[in-house]
Amino acid sequence: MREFMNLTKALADENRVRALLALRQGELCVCQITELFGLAPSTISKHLSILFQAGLVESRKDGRWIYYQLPAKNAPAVVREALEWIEKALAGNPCVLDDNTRLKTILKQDPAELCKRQCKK
Amino acid sequence: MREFMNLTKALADENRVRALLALRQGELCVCQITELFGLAPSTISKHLSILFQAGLVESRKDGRWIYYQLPAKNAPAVVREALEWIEKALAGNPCVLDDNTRLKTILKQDPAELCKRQCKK
DNA sequence: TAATCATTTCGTTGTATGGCGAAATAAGGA
DNA sequence: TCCTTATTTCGCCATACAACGAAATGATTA
Repeated sequence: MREFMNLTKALADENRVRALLALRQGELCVCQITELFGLAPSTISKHLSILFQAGLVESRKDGRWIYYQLPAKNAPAVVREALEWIEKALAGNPCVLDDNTRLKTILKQDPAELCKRQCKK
Repeated sequence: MREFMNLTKALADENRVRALLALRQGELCVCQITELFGLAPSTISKHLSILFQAGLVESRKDGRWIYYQLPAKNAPAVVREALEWIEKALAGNPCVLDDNTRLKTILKQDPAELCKRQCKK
């Protein structure tokens, strides 16, 4: 039960749901998501940590960067179904479509440049 | 998006999730759920109101009693899928099974008697 | 009509949570 | 080694929310 409530609580924040949907485009590092949402890096880090605890994202370390991605196909059924649920419910949502468009622009930029700008703020 | 977040926020409380699973046994009045969870009637009422706002339960008034039940088959797909999700995830959960057992005992009692006891507390 | 009673609404309280910035951590690069 | 930098952790503040009891509401019964 505890574990399931971790899932529902993780899904109970709009920014976290948007992050999950953004990750459909592939793995993203913290600074890319930070850029997408315009929040502080520490805030994004916390959100990703909550998603991670719930099993809704996986992470991969590459040098200084940490990339987050949606869980693999062999993830628990509860998790897969949660992701299918939000995908189905929000795929056509204006806010999500807008995120997608902005994300495409962000992905065109050099991640290193992006991170440097974040830190200077 | 707002509407979807109403759903996820409604599911982000353990008592509300347990209430939804209890309602699989059929419609229940507020005092029956109050008895099941051992919380104040006003608390249960608030929880049910949140589930109702999210579209996760329907209600029916019968005299002084208000009965809550799971939504009809023609409910929106998002809602149906949410209910299928928690059902699948928690059907065998010890806490949920225990709720079910206790609920059976409660259902054997006269609702009027039950409510009277609630009010005396 | 008055009294009873199921439920909701309201006001309060304690706790949980989202947000930030500063400091800590970890990994390259000069 | 020292400096930069990507991310996390920590401490703080403001807001959100669950829980309660008391009062209000709406409906039946005496």
